[in-house]
Amino acid sequence: MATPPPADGEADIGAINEILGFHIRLAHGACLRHFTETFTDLDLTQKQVSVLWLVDDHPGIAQTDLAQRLRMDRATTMAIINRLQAKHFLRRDRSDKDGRKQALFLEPAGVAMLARAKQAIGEHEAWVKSRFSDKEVKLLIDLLSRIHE
Amino acid sequence: MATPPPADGEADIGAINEILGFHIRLAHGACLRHFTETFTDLDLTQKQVSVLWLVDDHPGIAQTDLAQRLRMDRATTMAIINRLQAKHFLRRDRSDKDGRKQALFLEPAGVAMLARAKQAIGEHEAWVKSRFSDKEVKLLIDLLSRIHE
DNA sequence: TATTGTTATACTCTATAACTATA
DNA sequence: TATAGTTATAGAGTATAACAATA
Repeated sequence: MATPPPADGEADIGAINEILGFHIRLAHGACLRHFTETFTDLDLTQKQVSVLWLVDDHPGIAQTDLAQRLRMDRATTMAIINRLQAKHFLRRDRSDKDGRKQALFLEPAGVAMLARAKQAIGEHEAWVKSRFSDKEVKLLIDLLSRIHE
Repeated sequence: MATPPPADGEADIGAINEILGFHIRLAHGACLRHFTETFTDLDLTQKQVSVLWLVDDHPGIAQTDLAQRLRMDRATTMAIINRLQAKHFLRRDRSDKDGRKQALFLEPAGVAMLARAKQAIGEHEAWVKSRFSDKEVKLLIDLLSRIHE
């Protein structure tokens, strides 16, 4: 249903349902909720998984680069990195090229956790994608990409 | 670009870009960011505007009903209602039919603020929709609705 | 018993500002 | 000056738990 629960049998074709941003927020909320349930055992958040994934794809990546890729503030990035470091999932190394930068690398525990996380993400994605055909998934990704480009 | 900033000239067609949930989160973040900028003067959040809008569309609505429509927890709803009440945008009245329920109504200040908010939402929506044709907007809303239904 | 509202608590994300170190 | 990281702070949303009042 476009609006969550019409509650009664009222018409309820309120203009708020025609607001694109409204649907983006609800869809995001639904995804976040399911993600959280899927990851309760692993005790990881969406952002944390994204960071582990990107550090694995780009060993030695700097915090600033991470922040840009995930559209985060530097301070926000710090908070996430701190939590992951406290769990020994990654480490900070001083960059050789630029003394200001910290090069990030996954620790063994981080590699192991990422492997488990990717499997959980597979389940989570299957839940989301079950509503769509392959063609629709590609279309949706294309449309959403135009927003966050 | 699918991934925020490729930073270097690297290929970077990492699998994370094929994750639908990843794009939903980024798109939501971009919308939230622009929304916040648009509403700095009005000092309202997305959730707060949604609540004002729904209370206006459904005078006397109960907090539980609001929570269902916006997919929120009761405690979360309370926090939002409290802030709006502190600003004198709405009031709680004891329901006649059910003593457990609180009937919510907009105060004059809330009506005025909602009018301004709707205009700001128009600008915000124009920003989001500028990327799409009318047909694509309807398509996107349809696809997103399947996720939060 | 179940529902509604309420309070308290905690965590994450987000953002700003100010500070240090390096370029 | 500009960049990268750091720290402190604050607000908002989310969720859980426990409690009181009402149905």
